[in-house]
Amino acid sequence: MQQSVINKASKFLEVLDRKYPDATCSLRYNSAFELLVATILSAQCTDERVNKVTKVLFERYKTVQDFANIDIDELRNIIKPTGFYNNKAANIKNIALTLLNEYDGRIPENIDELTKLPGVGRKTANVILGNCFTPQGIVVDTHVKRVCRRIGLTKNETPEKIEQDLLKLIPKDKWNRFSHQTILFGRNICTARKPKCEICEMATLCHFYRGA
DNA sequence: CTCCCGATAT
DNA sequence: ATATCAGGAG
Repeated sequence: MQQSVINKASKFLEVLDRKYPDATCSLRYNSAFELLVATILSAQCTDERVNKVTKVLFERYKTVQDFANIDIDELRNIIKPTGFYNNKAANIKNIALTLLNEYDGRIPENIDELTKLPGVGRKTANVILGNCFTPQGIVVDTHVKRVCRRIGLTKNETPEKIEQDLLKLIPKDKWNRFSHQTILFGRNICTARKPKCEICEMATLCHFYRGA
């Protein structure tokens, strides 16, 4: 591994800790199951909008059993503002049924079983693991991908390969923290449309900034 | 690769 | 008008 990439990573960790000393999950939830539902809703949608929807949703439906019995049309209506509502509604109900039938109503605690649930991919599974169980991965969402590629922590394109690169660069005890901080950095500074390079502390080390 | 898909910033 | 938002399945 190149020394320059290692230097960038440690500099980036330094900046993140200074800017976001107490970064946590921005989705609101009171259980692993609620976080699972919220994370599914967050696909291609801002977490702010998800929180508005889940506020209503979690008031009406509390338990896994409640979601297993839910009227699919009502669920569709409640979650409509998050987009992809047909898929998301079906997935959420099917997950609740699967959890009751195969897992005694509990959430599996490993990535292989989590990703077998309908509508749960690697990113969603890592969110659950990182926030609810022993941290076992780094979340590579659209923000983490964009930021790490721009800074030059990875040249890879797929979330899985990017995750592998980051797992080697970031100390294990910081994985979940790094995910939250990098997402905040991507939302506030290194935005997709008009990145605020003028105020970015990574600009001097950034490949993207120097115009590549 | 395409499709799912509403809301917002640019 | 278009890109983008805590993606995943076929």
